[in-house]
Amino acid sequence: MRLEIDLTSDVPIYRQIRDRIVRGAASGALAPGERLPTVRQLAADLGVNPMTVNKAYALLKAEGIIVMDRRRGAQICESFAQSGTPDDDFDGKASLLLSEARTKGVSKQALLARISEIVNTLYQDGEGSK
Amino acid sequence: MRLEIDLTSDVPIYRQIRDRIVRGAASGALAPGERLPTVRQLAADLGVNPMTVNKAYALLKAEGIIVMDRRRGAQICESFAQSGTPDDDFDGKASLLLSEARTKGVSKQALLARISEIVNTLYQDGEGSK
DNA sequence: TATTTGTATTATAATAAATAATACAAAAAG
DNA sequence: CTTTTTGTATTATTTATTATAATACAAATA
Repeated sequence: MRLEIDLTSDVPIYRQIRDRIVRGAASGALAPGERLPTVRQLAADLGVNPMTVNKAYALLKAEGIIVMDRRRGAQICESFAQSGTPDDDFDGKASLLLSEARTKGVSKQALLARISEIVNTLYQDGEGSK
Repeated sequence: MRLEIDLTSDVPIYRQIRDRIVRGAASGALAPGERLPTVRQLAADLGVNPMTVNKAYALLKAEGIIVMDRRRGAQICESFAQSGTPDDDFDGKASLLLSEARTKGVSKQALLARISEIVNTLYQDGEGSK
């Protein structure tokens, strides 16, 4: 997967990197076990400071999305824990996001339909394979 | 509805105020047409600067969630537009949130079930009435 | 033995965000 | 008309965030 960033965006660079990898890992665009560029290499590719990339990687590591091994380098976790239910943080963010949608006039059906679309795209292949 | 804030939270005060009103408006806890405290009054109640409250109100006004009238004061919009489908901003936020959930091991079923719960709670009464 | 890895440390500059103090015109209330 | 209250524009101040940089160092690789 090609990692790109938008330097004109108001979203911090480290957050763009982190978000792209989260999306990639969830969708399967980044396969479990897949190698990521080294901190220094990705920094060179993007033309940013290594510590900016390191910040993104450290975040992902803390979130349990990547593992870092000095031998194997950084890579996507082999499998996501089968933890099951969403946590409180998810509930809070989801309910706020859905509330915002409702105040913008999105109907219940339209909301559920769109969510289903996104979820189906995300989970279209097995349990995180490919 | 009682507006409360958490001064120890790392969420900015103006955002706490804004978020609570969004949730209230979406759930019906704040009825369409319901009066909100004046900027100065809410500021006094919460013990914060009036401009902090103003920032929250200005946001809500720009989002079309409240209307401000010097005569009637601030109040929740009478009805939400029947705009229909979610916008791109929603799609982006939703897909990132759902991606994060998946990388934490939330199953497809659990995800859809929780979303349904939240949406059902939000839309339990009519089209924005009461 | 060199080199490359992640990463810790420290520093600095730039920008953004949050809150506050003040002022003022519009409207309401008396 | 006068006084008070309204939202809000302006300005300032403080704090937090962001990005970058310069080193350094131990672990591992080649």
